[in-house]
Amino acid sequence: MNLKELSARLGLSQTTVSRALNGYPEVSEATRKRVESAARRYDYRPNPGAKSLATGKTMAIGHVIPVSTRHEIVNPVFADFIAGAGEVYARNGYDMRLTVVPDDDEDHAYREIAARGSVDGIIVHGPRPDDPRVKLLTEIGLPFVVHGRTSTQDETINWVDVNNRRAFERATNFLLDFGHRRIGLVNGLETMDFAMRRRQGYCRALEARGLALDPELMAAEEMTETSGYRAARRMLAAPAPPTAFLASSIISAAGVRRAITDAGLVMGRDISVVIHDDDLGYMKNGEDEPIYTATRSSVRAAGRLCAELLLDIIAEPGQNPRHLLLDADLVLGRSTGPAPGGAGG
Amino acid sequence: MNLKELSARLGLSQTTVSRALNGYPEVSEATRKRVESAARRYDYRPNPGAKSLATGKTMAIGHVIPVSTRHEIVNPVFADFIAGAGEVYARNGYDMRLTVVPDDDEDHAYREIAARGSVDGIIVHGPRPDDPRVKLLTEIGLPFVVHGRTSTQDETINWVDVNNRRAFERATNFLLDFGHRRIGLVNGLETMDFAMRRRQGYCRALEARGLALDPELMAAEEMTETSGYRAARRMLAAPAPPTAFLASSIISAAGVRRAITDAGLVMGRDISVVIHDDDLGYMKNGEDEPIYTATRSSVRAAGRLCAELLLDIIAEPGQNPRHLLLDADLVLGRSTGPAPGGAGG
DNA sequence: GTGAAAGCGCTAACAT
DNA sequence: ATGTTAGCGCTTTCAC
Repeated sequence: MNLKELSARLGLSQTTVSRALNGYPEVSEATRKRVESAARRYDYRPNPGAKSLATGKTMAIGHVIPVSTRHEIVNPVFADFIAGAGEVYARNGYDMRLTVVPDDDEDHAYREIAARGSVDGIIVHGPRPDDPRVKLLTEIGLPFVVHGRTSTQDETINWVDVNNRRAFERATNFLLDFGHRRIGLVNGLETMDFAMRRRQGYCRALEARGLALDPELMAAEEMTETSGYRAARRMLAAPAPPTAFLASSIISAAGVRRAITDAGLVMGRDISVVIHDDDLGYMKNGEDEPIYTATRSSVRAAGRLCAELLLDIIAEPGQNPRHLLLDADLVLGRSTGPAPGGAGG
Repeated sequence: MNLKELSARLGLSQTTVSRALNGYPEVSEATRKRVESAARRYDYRPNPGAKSLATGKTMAIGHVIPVSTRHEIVNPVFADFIAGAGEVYARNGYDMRLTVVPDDDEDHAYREIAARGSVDGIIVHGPRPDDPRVKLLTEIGLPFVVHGRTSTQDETINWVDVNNRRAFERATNFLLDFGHRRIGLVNGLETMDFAMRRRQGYCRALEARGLALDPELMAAEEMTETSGYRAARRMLAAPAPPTAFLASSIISAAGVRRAITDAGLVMGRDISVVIHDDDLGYMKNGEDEPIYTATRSSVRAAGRLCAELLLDIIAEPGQNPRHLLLDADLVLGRSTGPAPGGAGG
């Protein structure tokens, strides 16, 4: 069923029907009611292609998901983020388009998307310090919101981020308060902005207490089980092993746990672990549940916020850049306890 | 840059340029070369809306992601599946459109998508036994491939699935071979087809050895950390606790591990755990890595296969339904070992 | 081998 | 308050 047919059935012009359906004021209420009910009855939906051709708006938002060329790993928090954003799009009649690109030719992907003009805006995932995509998108003039920050260009662009530095500073402080002095940081690649900030938070907490930074206790690798395992194992095998771990992702944490088990240690008794669930900085338990891995609801919230911000920008362009810095919850589970007696190097 | 401008610059008609770009044979090679190079130079991309309007094809595939209304949880394997499918789409000039829907009005979402006609085909995720969506899509006539099976309508539709039953039968057999007699199954909701098959495999293995099925050792709940924790804790607290666990997902396994740690047990020494990473039936370690949680590369492969099958169906409709039953790898890690001496109930 | 013209389904001036 | 008309950018007869 298309406009032509529908309007023929109603004995009206396409124009009137279109206006009635799109909420234009010059249509009489009676006609509008009649049109709306007919549209419902015939299950009429405007053809999106035709609509976008006529209006110049596509009513679609693009998400570019970089996929590692070296590992078969996709950051699982994308799923939650997407869920949050998708909710907002659905509510506002927008479509979500996903483009999966090998992480070595993202640039090309963005150009492609922009040239095709199949979206009204873009969400940028996983920004790196001084990210070239920002320049590219600004040049092109395509509205965008960055999920995370780029360190250097943040004044001029729209972004939503979590206070990663503070989150890790607080987490480190908690462990320090418990008496831990050797805390192993199992971080993601510090070419990623969020990972860099996390290390800064960790270091700042240690430095504030006059503790030396031990490079042996700081790993920065891909957030995979294997990397987490290797890093934790290496640290545990050292002459002065850590009494606590601060893991930067739920995935590498799996490796950390395995290394701990391999070493014959019991978490929460011999050693503490705080897991940061995702790149949004939440460390949260279900309050009444002694589960120490984090919920990921926060990522979903971030997805929603990014999407809302972007739609707002599209609706009202030319505003000043807006920034949302979310504060991360930090709820420790049972696996974080006092430092083992006598241990701690 | 659009067709009109491009053809004007070339001094050719839109027709010729369009033909040249779309590989029609009646264009002279000289012209084609000239057109192609100009298109490249001016970074020309056909407007997808206009193209779809003219051809009736949208060059887009829809994925509907059901999101739990009760839990803030999105199955993280979606990310990997999407990555695999996205690869295929990119290679073939297709777009991927995601629709996130609360899991209580999926039906409506499918109708909506079909009516709007904004996709050429659909991938159905998370099928349930006797899934109504199959009937719906068949009626509508929209090509689709199901990731998983529906138990009852599988003869007539296209699907890609993993042999879940066999995977769990084998996993159970491995544990039985190690001497385990009480194996706790922490399964997902058995209203999902894959979960149902998994239990069947588990039961079949036990029955083949004449072992009684103990309902206390079979949990079937949402695949969340909390559920996994509760189930494992309950089983461990029982008079005759399990000596091994078979967990149906990486998420609920996190809860299982926590329960084990809480009980003062050490995995791989006091108790064995086999984790099934996703709804594709792979239980695999990196061969040289003693990490016992699974890689998820398999899901990505399934995403690729689903997408390829769907594009094939779209290109050549009216074929007989095709079914891909992938065989799951099963590689045990160190956490699965002999039953603890004297234990085993 | 190339071009002119119609039309895909819709919106938006411009009438009336 | 409703209708007429042109046009969004492309493909596709049909003519030459």
